[in-house]
Amino acid sequence: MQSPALTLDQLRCFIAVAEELHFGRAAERLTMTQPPLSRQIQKLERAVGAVLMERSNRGVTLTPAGAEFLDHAYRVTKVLEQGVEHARRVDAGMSGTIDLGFTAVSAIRLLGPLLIRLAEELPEVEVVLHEGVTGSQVNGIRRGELALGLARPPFDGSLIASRVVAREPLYAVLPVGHPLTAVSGALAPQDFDGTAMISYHPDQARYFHDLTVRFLVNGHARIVQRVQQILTAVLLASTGEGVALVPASATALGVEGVVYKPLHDVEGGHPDSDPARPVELHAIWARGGMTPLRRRVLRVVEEVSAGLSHAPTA
Amino acid sequence: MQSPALTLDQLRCFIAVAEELHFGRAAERLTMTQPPLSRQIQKLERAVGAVLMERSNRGVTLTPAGAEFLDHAYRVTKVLEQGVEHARRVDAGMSGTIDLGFTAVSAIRLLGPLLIRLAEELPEVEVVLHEGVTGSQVNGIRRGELALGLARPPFDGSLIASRVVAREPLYAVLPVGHPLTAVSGALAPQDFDGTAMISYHPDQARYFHDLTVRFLVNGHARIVQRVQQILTAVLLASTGEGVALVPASATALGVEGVVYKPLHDVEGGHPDSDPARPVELHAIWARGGMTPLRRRVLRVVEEVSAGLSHAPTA
DNA sequence: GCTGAAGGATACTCTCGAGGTATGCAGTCG
DNA sequence: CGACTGCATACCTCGAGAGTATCCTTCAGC
Repeated sequence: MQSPALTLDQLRCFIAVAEELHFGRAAERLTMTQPPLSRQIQKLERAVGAVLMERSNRGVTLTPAGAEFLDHAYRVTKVLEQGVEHARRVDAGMSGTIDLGFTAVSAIRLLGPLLIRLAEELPEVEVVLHEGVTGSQVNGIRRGELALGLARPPFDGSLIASRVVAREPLYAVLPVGHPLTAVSGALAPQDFDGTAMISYHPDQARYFHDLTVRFLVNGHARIVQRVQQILTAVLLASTGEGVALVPASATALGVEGVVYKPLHDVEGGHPDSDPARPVELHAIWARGGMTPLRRRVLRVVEEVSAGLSHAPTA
Repeated sequence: MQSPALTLDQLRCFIAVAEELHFGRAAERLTMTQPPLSRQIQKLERAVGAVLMERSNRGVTLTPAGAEFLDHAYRVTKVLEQGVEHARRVDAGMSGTIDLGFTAVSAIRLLGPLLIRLAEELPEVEVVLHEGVTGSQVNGIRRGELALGLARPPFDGSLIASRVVAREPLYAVLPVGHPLTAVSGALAPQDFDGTAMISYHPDQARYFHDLTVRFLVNGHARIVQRVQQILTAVLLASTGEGVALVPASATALGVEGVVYKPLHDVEGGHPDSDPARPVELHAIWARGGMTPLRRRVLRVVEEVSAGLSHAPTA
């Protein structure tokens, strides 16, 4: 088809004339004069290939074809407006999709309130959750598959930017009837001397491995098992396999047959760390990869984080 | 908003670049060169108020906002194409709405097959039915409320154009047990001498009034009642009030307690009339008011009419 | 690490088309 | 029957868009 190309100006002109049913008034509304308006309508009719308006010296009437086309013209302008509006909202980070990484246990306290809050404050943002350990989250971020992660330090600071969003105490998890359950108050490293303990894989669960080692330093605990997941540690403790050190939120896992006991402060963390709440959760993202949407979501993460830190730690 | 106005060209350019992810190839596809294409995209981005594409020397990627906008751009072009297509179809009379007048009894044989045939041949045409006597149909056509009518002559030829679409015999309708039911063969005018007859209102049912008078001319029938509708005549006949002359299709009304008998030819009609089938139904429309849609519908009416005239007349 | 190539952006020119002014022409009303 | 209303046409002007040439940035490969 070699008919002259349609233009949006022609649609705007058509709509104006169709609504005014008068070229002069329509031209006035369009802040132009009547002759070019007439020409635009003629061009439009040639482009469409149908007479859209019946002109008489008494005014203008729409033909049935014109009425049909007017309906579509309205829809075109509507869709276009929506397109501009939506694109702006996405650009401003108020709409869109965000891929959010999290680790299973770390999420217990933060993720629920976060999703609720995101649904409230950024209702047009769709959150896609990706469960994974810190390492896979970092990889996801580097590959661009994740926008934000909720993970444990340390991170490669040259690629990953991070911010602490939760701190919680480290607890000991003991099988019911374990001798240490009789101790009153917080447990010290020396309390575990000779105790069979479940620790963590130094690579796959490096963070809790390091925490456990740091706490037990100078002690004489006996490592009988190395696991990768907090849940595994708690389950093994419940079977009497040994004692494990877990974050306070592990109490929410609801495993039966175990007792949680607080620990003495864990020293030896980084300068900003809180010895009473040594288990940190960080929000992480690609350094230099901030977008408006990520900024907004991160802000909500921090708000939720601030709200939680005032609440009881377990 | 004082942002520069969007144009369809910009959308077309944007779609091409978004699909090719390469300005050079997109320009080639658009049969233009790369620089003006770059400028169009820049203008579009200024108009939308968001960065839609991320340029690098390695090519182009869509931003989330761009992906969102692309979706809407597709919809805009789609709706626009549909608008053109639909307007053309309406203009060609293949789509649209047609207001069709008909009279109750006249429709019995024609209207059903007509609607079926219209649904087959012009599926996009919506038929709006308006029941009314000939007079009101003519008024509706003159006011533009009706496109076509199915009515009885005569019409004002200066305003209304018409074409015969059905002819049928005139029958006598008699109460069961009436003496004339014993007559074998067709009834002649003289057979009704002295018979109590139901005729029609000379204004409101002029056509059947005239037919009845023409048939009974030179006879000595006794008019005991004047009605406006065929159905009324048949019902009065069934109560023994008298004998009426009705179109053959009245047999399809299904009134109990009556007998239909054929009549001798009715002479004295217009030159084209068929004395054996003197009851005519005409399609009527505004003289000079032919549109493609009306032409198409009228053609279907004539096809259906031709199909029926080969079928049994009752 | 330097050089070349790829690819988008920019500068400048030209042309076509959109808009403005003046006027024509047809139908309607007093 | 003339004047008015209202859309169409003629002609002119100017700006937006397209083309050509060139620049700038980045990445690849030696």
